[in-house]
Amino acid sequence: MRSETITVDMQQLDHQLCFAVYSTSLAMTRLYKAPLEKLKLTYPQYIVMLALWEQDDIMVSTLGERLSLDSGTLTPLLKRLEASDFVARARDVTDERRVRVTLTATGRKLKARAATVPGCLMAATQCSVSELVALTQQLQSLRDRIKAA
Amino acid sequence: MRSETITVDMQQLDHQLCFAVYSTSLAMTRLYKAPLEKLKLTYPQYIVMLALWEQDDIMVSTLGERLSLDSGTLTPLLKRLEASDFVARARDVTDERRVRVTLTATGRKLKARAATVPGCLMAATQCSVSELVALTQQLQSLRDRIKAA
DNA sequence: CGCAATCATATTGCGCGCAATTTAATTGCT
DNA sequence: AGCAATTAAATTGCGCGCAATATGATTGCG
Repeated sequence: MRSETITVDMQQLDHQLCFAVYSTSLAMTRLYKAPLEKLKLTYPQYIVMLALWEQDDIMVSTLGERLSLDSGTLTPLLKRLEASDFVARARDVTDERRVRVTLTATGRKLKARAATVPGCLMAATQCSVSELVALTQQLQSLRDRIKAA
Repeated sequence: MRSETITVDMQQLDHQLCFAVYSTSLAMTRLYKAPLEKLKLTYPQYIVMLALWEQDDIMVSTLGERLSLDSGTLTPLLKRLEASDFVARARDVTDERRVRVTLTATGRKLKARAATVPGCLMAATQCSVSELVALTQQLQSLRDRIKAA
């Protein structure tokens, strides 16, 4: 029956796409582990630092919106970044509910030291820049459509 | 300076690709959460069940190679699947170090009930099958090249 | 003003991922 | 056969993600 064939193919495709996204994410975390250890960062901490290097001095909730992460994830992670002296956390004076996250001098300097990290992906994969750009755009598109749903 | 420009662009691209993979993976986990809860499965458990529906009665280490997961992850996850009566775990008679994982009748029946799950991705994203196939292939290629490195 | 509702963050609990270690079985070498 | 080396799985400890809840500050409304 025709509809049955489609259902089976969908399950097979789903299997492959789910696993492709899942396993690629884990593989990237593993690939970055060694270079990030030299910077004393975990992969999620690196993601947070990348966001902060783009914009500093933002509320926890703003950071959470940008990264789609909640306070249950961010609060302990930011406390560890604070313990490593990469960020400072301070209650907003005008609204004590808010916590503003700012880079420390050490945290700002880390950006330069992290400049060599992206090279390991290019070196490991032998991908061209254009391939990586194309893949990035497709993933962003998929993610944004999932989020909009 | 030319090399400086390239370095900055690499860091920017890395930021975007790292975050694209990372956030897409989390977004897919969230998208599947509700439909999988009806089946009493977490997303990683669903990934394991998809693998077992393809091939049953395999060693924990074989499953681990297929999914790139180690016993520290799989052992407790499989115990939970066993507690839910989806799989059985039994020491291999010929080599007591090994544990063979087999689907139970309940676990096999679950495949049919899970047939509707993939539809939520298509529905949510409005992606065409060909788009999803193309993305899957690119991710598999990236992942395999990372693993080979 | 008083006070319920809302808001921002923090805390708790659970299930991954994974490094490091442990336990137990098997293999290989003499 | 005896025993070190290897192998497979389990265990321990830590850092996420996230749901559910708690805490404390602010807003809004009568």
